[in-house]
Amino acid sequence: MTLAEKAYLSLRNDIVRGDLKPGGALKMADLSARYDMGFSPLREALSRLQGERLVISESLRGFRVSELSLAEFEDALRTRLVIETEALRLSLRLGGDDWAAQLVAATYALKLQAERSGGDIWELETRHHAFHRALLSACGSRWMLDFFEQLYMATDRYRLPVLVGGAGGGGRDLVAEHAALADAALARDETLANRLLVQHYEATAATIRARHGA
Amino acid sequence: MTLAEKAYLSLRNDIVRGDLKPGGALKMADLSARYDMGFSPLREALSRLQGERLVISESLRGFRVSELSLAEFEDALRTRLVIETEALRLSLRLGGDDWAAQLVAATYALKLQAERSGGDIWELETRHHAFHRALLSACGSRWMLDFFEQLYMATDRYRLPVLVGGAGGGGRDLVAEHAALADAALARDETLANRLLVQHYEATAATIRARHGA
DNA sequence: AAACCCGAGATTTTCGAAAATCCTTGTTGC
DNA sequence: GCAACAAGGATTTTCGAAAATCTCGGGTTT
Repeated sequence: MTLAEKAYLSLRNDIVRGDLKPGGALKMADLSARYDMGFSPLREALSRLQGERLVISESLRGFRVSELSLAEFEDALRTRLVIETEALRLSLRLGGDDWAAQLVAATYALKLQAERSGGDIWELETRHHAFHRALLSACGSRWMLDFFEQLYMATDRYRLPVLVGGAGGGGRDLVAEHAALADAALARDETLANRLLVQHYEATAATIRARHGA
Repeated sequence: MTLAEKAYLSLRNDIVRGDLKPGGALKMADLSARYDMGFSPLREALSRLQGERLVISESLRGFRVSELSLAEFEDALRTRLVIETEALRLSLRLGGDDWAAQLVAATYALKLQAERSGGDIWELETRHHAFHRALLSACGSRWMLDFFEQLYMATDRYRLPVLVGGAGGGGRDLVAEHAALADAALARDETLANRLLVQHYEATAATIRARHGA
């Protein structure tokens, strides 16, 4: 793996996790020291992240971590719903045994991690991401999957602080929600699966809104 | 504007127009000579274009213009339809007088250019792009607009050779199609506008499919 | 004859300094 | 006192060479 790729993954990770604060300036000298590499791979990574809206740059004034705002969150979430709705529908139609088995596995792994008291929050997050990816993975559209990944990262920046702060948020049972969604998907019940997905999003949106107001 | 931005725009333009051939290797030395700049801004631009799927890179083997394939085209087009369907619906609900006026202007400019015999094909293409952008511009979602732009470029790579080769393709009346779509949009007829959009896509897909088979 | 290895040349990737630009601060002129 | 301006420092952006890696062909071995 090239340094440029490492820079991309490291920066992306640090931004999504909030280690690099929204609005904060990303000075080349600092980054060079932090990640122990020259300017070239860093610039390359930053300009890629700009395309994913995780950083912004003003000409000749360098890069900054992009700001968080409720409006931006709502936009990303509803766009994600548009994409996921269609991708889910396609997955239910096209998914074979491998897809079903992977979905069962992802659901189970998510449950295990969620029920492990004192478990790592980042590990849980990885499982959550994997679940949603598994759900859509059979849609057969690389564009939709790519967009899903981008939007997932964009919305995750808002959800992670909530996760780190309090528990699940608003008395939700994350495991039950996802298990129900998986069951509907495995039963190929498009209508139910879609309704559960929408509810899942509504609940997430409500949690973030509440947090943002507080 | 920085050199990196110029490199991005130039490369993107040259790839979409087909001046840089699909599958062709993009050697740094060649690009450096062609665009008269060093490696840094070029690499930055290429890695951005990789995110938009216009180029691909293998580690330590440089960049290539991404290949064209019918499957890839169909995927991009149907994803575009998912995004545009929703963005169109939102635009019809949210669009004010400015949006309506801009749409009328874009429709008229498209018509003028299309009817100018012997007109520049690239100018026509710019107007076509502007029309579709105007149609969706009031949707209020930056994510959807961004995705639309990406997908438009991805699909345009397939449509442009057809435009350059023969005329409109398959006896279609492009002007009438777009005018009808604009009328439905201005009348806020969501159902009709959506149907026309779907038809527009079907026709485009049919043209490309025929061309690809031939 | 086929497979393998080695080295020269070609190419990508990275670095660090140079050039260009921006920001701050102190000074001048009104 | 205050605005305009200029010098100096900080920072970004770009370049070109160095380092790292890959590719291709010839020669050797089995």
